[in-house]
Amino acid sequence: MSKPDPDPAIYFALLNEIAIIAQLSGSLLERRLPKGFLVSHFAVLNHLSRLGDGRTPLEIARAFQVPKTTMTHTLQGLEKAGLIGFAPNPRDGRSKCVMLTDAGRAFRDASVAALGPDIERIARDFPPERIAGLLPALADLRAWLDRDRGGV
Amino acid sequence: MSKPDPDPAIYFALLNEIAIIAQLSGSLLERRLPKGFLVSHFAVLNHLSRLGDGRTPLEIARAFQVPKTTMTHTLQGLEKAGLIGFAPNPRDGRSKCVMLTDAGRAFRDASVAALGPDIERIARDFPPERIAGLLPALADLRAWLDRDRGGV
DNA sequence: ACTATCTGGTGCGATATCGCACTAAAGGAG
DNA sequence: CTCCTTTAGTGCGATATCGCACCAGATAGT
Repeated sequence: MSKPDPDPAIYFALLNEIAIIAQLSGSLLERRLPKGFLVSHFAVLNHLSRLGDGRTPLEIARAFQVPKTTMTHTLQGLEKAGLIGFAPNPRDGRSKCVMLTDAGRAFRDASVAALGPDIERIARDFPPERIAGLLPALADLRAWLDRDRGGV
Repeated sequence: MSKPDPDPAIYFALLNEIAIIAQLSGSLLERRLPKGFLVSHFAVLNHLSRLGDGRTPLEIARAFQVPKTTMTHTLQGLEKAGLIGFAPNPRDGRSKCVMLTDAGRAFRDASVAALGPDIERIARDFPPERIAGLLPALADLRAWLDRDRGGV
């Protein structure tokens, strides 16, 4: 009657390590951003830059698993800074399309570039093969959680 | 003269996956906590429970890489809820020692238990060996970032 | 011992995040 | 078409997080 417990501590430890790494790398990134910008701003710009803009605020909110009011706020900040713009959504009159401006694209690229030296320092101690070995499992786990989540 | 660039994209992708997993598992955890409690509360209780209480607020703040004012606030909430208490620090009159109460310990254990079913669902798709294989590298990375950080 | 400097903790103000409630447009049923 | 339900976005109030300034106790230099 006892085998259903596959040592939950391992899973717990994994998520714990991941949470700490996210925290540390996040504050590292934030230190590289211009004064007044947060990781949340960069994350949106990076998302739009990688996957293409023209998405709606709600789609972006879902992608980051944050409430839509939070996304409204973040997007307002980005718009005020001139890094994004809004276009009407031809498919839905209630909605908008979020568009990257040139400044937004430049901001994102500059932020990535600013992280270059840090990445290099990491790469000095963690060879690419070791990192690449982690990626598939983590991507699977991410996809699993993404599928699993109970709606936000 | 070009080999110093070991494909930074890999590292970037890794941190990106980690950030998403942390976000998703964090909101999963938060849904399991009693109304009004946040991951930050649980994190502190878990920290004290695993590594022992009696630590000072500043030590805890550093462990989580958050400003000390944030930790003051979090600890005030935990104290108001009766989950921790403060004892004078015999080594330093300015400082305090954060002590877990029985309720605090119980709260932490109950939270971990509440995650049990989720862990089991994960375990169904991710065998322990696969998780265990990830841990050493992630622990190394965490330790590296922990050592590297430019003071908060 | 005395003073200067440093350090742990907190109060305060600014901003971020989030839940709730609301508006307006979309979709569906009759 | 009309009514009803659902959905996208936002305003508002509550709480969290954070930077700055301050105080009190600790530490160092003389």
